[in-house]
Amino acid sequence: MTTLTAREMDVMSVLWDLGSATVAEVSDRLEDDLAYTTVLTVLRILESKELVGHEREGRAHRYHPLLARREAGRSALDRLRKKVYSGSTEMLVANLVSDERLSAQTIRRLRKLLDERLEKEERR
Amino acid sequence: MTTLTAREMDVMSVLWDLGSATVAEVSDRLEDDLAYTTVLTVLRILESKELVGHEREGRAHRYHPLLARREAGRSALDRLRKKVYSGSTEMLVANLVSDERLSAQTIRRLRKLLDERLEKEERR
DNA sequence: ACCATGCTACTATATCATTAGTAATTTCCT
DNA sequence: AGGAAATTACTAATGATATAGTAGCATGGT
Repeated sequence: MTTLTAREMDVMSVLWDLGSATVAEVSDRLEDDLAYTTVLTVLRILESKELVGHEREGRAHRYHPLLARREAGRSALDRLRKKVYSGSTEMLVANLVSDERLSAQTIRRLRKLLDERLEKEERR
Repeated sequence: MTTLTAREMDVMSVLWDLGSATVAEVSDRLEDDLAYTTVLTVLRILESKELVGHEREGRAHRYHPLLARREAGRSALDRLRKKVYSGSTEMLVANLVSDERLSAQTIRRLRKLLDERLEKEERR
């Protein structure tokens, strides 16, 4: 199971969005203004956990995620469902869609996702 | 913003499920077999963060959550959406419902939730 | 009323997370 | 080629987390 700390999550987030990145690129994208070496340290920790890898690029290292977004998300959602929502996906989704900021359009798209999933289920 | 550590989450989870609990009760429900005093310490940390409160009950203390499940969930879901899914609720839900273990029945119930939310939207 | 037991208060410690400095290296540019 | 600037490697300090022990107190039962 994969548990990322807050800062590790920030860094992985950048890597997922960019596909891969150098220390400087990650540093640029982070909201907090961290020392260059701090970002590097986090990347090294992630590498020691085998959640990212790197290859040389010029004089720098280019880091890329080894842990996929989907995996990290699934793992975090599972934990959330279990710990916060007593294992109930429905409670989780109810909480999610009770968010006032969601537009009708978004909700319709979510419903479509469920419809598609349902079709797939019935085709078996 | 509320960020719970893994262990704090375990403890809050028990309090949410039971409504309130003594140290012994929390301890009983935790998967890991922690020392009584360890659980107490976590509760005190939570109290120092004003996430739980307590009142006397006989010679023991009864702890109750001050942070609601909904709030904790919302906060965690927001973080997840932002960091893992680039801010996309759809990507989050897509990942959630791609879970093979979800039954058709559950999916239908989730869809119903969305329909209800949509109606509420249209009534405005 | 007493005392055993369960509970809290206080203290301690190891580990992990977070942050960053310094020195050494490397490469790109002129 | 030579040097400036950027980058990594190594080290470290601080603070938070996680765990638990010991002592002392209070209450519930007999």
